[in-house]
Amino acid sequence: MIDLRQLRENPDLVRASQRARGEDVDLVDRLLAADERRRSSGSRFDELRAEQKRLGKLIPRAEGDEKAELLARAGTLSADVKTADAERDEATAEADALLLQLSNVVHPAVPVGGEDDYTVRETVGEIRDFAAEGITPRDHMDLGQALGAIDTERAAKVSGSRFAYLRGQGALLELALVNAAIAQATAAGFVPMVTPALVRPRAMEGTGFLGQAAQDVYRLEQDDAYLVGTSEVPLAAYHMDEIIEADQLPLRYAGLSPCYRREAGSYGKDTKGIFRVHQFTKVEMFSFVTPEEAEDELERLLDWEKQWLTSLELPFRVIDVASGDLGASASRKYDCEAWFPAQGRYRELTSTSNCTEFQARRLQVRMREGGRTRPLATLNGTLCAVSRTIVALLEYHQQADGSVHVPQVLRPYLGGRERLEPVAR
RNA sequence: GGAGGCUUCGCCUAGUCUGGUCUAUGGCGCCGCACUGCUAAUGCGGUUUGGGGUAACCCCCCAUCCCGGGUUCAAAUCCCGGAGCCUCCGCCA
Repeated sequence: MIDLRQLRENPDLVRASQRARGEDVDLVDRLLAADERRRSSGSRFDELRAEQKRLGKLIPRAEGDEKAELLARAGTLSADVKTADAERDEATAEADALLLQLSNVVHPAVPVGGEDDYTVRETVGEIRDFAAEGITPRDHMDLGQALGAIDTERAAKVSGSRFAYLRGQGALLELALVNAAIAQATAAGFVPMVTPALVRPRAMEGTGFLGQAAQDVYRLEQDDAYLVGTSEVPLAAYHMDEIIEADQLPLRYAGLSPCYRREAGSYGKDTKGIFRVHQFTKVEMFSFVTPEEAEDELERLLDWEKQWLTSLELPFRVIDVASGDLGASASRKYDCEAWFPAQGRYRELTSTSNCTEFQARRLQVRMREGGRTRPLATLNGTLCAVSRTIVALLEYHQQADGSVHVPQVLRPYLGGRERLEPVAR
């Protein structure tokens, strides 16, 4: 959510941001108009109400004719107060509704454009020369089936498309990734959290997932609740309606939860295997910081993601996501894209966003500093989206003999094994 | 699923039956000042949040007693609806 005062002072900034996102610019003017109506009817209400209050003190003490006269005046005043109150409520409701539709202001350095207009920030690690090793990269389903690790056929029978059973080494690999990710985050000072995966509408609305992203969210009609697509939602809402002392910041949490995504609008995309699924496990980093610290925190979250991917021995690149592909809450977003040899390209494995004060305003998470309260900034970053990371590991670390190399960092959580081996079927 | 209870300005709490003097009581915590040979004790003062007025401060105005609606000149208080939390019973990993 944008701050109305800032919007009044600099509406052009917000207009430019809407334009960069390819979103409604006119919204800004409708919002300003509604806000103006809210302010004028509000001050009229304040004046009438003050007068009504004065009368309220006089009436109990008055007698006879004087009292009757006061009551008559109070009667007409009461009607006027109700009118002004209704006008103010109506204007406020409209302003609030419009405000919720407005996306975060885009950081000026963000490349303008759509999904393909990102800029590459850096490339990390050398890509293995599979050809030189005499390997034609097999895809993760091929490998996963040979390892007895992934079963999507039976998952389709039981749950439908885009679901998977992880079994045997696959199930162990999932647990190893979760453990290793939580270990890294904890060592970095994050508070590990296992979060609810089911949330009330306010948490979903407050994190900005009920805008354009709404079609991708599972809604439980009967319970007026949503399945979260990321633990960013319960983590952001964790401090909802709270005021945090400035000296408590930064607050950093590492959330572990299942993630549910309808993947509407991605028909025909990544249909093979477990690259894109309706349910997966994820370890997510989440930070509450002062607005002044937000940009530096984004760099830190990116560094932790790079550390993680490096420890998994995966080559990757970092992209600065373009304005049209940011999502409602982010002002800036970096994706880490790992190399998927079977696809022959880089694909997103982690993503970190600076949401500035957008979510904090909607969820009313504030900080107190020097006796004043103001919104703080929230940021999130993937540490490990497990299913897709499994895809990356299987594909990138496959060996000529069909086994898969296990990175050092995961071995303690896999009973020390150095390879995943094909199983007899 | 059934029954009952609760929700007041950080936490606890008075007030609700009997509407106005509630500008919401008191305690704890916290902040400031005073005092004492010392970070303790004591005393005094301050301490909800949001919006608006103001360049900003001081200050002033309005709202805010879980939320919404109603009754009334007037609602923390009365009426209706809703939410949340708790306890017990039932069921359950």
